[in-house]
Amino acid sequence: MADVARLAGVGKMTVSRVLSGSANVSDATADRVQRAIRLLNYQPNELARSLRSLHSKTIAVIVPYLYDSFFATCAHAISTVAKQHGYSVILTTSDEEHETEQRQTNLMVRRRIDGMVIIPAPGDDKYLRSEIYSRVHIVTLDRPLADPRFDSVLVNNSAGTKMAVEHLLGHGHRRIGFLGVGRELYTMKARYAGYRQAMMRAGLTAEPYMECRTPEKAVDQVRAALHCSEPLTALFAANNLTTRYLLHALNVLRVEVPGKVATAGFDDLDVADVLQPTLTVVRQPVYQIGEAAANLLFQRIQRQEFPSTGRRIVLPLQLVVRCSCGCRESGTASEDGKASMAGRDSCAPARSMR
Amino acid sequence: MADVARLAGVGKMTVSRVLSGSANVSDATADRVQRAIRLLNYQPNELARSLRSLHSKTIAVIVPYLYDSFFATCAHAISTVAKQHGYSVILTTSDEEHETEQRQTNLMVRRRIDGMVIIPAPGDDKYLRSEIYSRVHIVTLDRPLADPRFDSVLVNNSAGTKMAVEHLLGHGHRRIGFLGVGRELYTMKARYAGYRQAMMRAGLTAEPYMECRTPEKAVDQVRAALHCSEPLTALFAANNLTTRYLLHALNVLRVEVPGKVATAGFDDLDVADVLQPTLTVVRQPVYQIGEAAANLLFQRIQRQEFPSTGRRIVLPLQLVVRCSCGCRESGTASEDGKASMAGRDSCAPARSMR
DNA sequence: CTGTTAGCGCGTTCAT
DNA sequence: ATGAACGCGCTAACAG
Repeated sequence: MADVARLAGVGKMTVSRVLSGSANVSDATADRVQRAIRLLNYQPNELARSLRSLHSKTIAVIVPYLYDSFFATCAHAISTVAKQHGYSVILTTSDEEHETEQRQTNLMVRRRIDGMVIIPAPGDDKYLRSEIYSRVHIVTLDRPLADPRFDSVLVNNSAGTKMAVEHLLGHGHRRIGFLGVGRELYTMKARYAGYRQAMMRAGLTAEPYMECRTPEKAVDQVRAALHCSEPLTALFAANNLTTRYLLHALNVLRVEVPGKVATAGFDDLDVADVLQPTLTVVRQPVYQIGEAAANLLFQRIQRQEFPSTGRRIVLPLQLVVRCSCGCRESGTASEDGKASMAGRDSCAPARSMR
Repeated sequence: MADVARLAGVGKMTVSRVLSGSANVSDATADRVQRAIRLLNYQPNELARSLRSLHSKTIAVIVPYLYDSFFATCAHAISTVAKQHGYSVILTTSDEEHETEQRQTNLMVRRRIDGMVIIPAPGDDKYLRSEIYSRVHIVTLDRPLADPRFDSVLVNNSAGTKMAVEHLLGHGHRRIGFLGVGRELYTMKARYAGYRQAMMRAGLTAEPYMECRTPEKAVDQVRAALHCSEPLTALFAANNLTTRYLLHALNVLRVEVPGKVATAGFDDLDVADVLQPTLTVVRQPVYQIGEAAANLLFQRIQRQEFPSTGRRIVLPLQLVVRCSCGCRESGTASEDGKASMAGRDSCAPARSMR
């Protein structure tokens, strides 16, 4: 910057003024400065700006994994909103490990980020009570924090699951299983709770949680559930990963769907409508969840709000009824959305992104 | 930091020394400093450190989209390697727009990132010749740059496609179509070239490029290709997106696979082995591609190398023969990998991640 | 072993 | 309308 000032024959301050366009600078000198900037390929140092201004125009995003399409789509949405606000995103993955999350949030604070969007890994979040975080805007996604100060964007996991399980019950199923992965996860607990409620309300006993951390585990679980004296007749998969494992297991075991067992699941797959049979699922508005979280964050940043009670946004779910539940014989990829908790939506896989 | 120094009764410099562990500090004073740090919850300002040290311990990652599993997995790999090196990642999406990419790379330079991993959007990359970028380490992924100074990690797209098309030819198909999305993309061009080569080598004429930007376009293309005097008997889909669109189209049109048409595609889907029929695909080592790119970048950063000719790593592809090509009757999800250009790999969807 | 001085690049404050 | 001085928080270089 000093070079630019020298070349333009002005003081550094004038250069700064030209860049920010703030104060009054005569057109003549402004031109000279602009030319000097071009000539020297001058690039303002954002690090120095941030140091001076005490805000970095950067937010942090922490998600468990990036190869899960749910998390990736959320991250994409947040990134898009951030770009619109002229902010950069520092993205890290926690790998679902509390330790890593803690270490990374700490690093982000030291980098003086203006705010954070987190999908919290399971574990005690009391570390966020440290005054270190008292000046950082935090919004969570998909899972809430115990600390009520922070905003969060969620869906009604138990109601969504209940809706799907009740649909299976409507088909006459009485022995319905629940496949999940990672009981410690908030979403898994909430969805299992919804499943239990639906079963109990129907006067039935809920089956024990079927833990399916790997494709192999899923095969074992499904085999055991079907090759017994009182086999299950329907299965609910608690998220996209579980759904894939379930499909794998049913394929390996050559189980006919929905003939032998009916299925439904949480999370839509982008190929759900071309599978045989097409999958009945509870669909989350994935992109909108990320978008809403980012919007909440930027509201807090702009207004510099640090409320003692954060906002909580609950977005609607949609039951997409296809064929795996037993509703129809063979599925085509055409229009097949049906009951929904709110709103309507296209079924085309590419459209659901935005 | 001044507060810490005051509380510990020492100078700021001593605090700095304790933090970096560099010079000699007596245990007694070091203890006092440590205690003061804890007491005040002191968090070093990385912005100031970066400003001073001229390196930010941050790299930029620019990908087209995050909701494409290929890009997301690459990003995850890079992020993981960066974490191991104690680096942070600023991630942005270009949305496949050259303008956006340019603007973002520029912003990253102003943020004084130490290096960049880019999946370049189509467009002229001569802007990178500006001396602005002469001190930034750059590695590309999936697609090369015209500028030879930068490292890149690629796969042999044409050879991989040739391998798959030749497999279809081996099944006796003579009229094979090629479905792609975005002809301007490097990978699409290379894969179409491989397809043409395979066809020409077999003494056949290559079909025109079937552009499938949307599911609807794919339906139109496939319909036209099958409902004509000389219908195609096999189709090759150029990437994961195209594959999904193709599946959609075949489903809508109720085309039997591989009976009516056989198919193969570039990119493995994580549900490819549970689809009916299971999909024959050319699989990329996605995670390894991202990992390799990150490793290249950190090598350059550590050695401060700015070679006039960058390194180029080409990773092996694997033809995973399943059933959509016509190889077997009905597919199970068990072991079904087969021919490969190099190495072997498990077929389990979860495993292929790492 | 420890403190002082200086400067990384910028923007705010005050003076001209 | 423009410039000079100061400080954001930190560390390299030199004192002592």
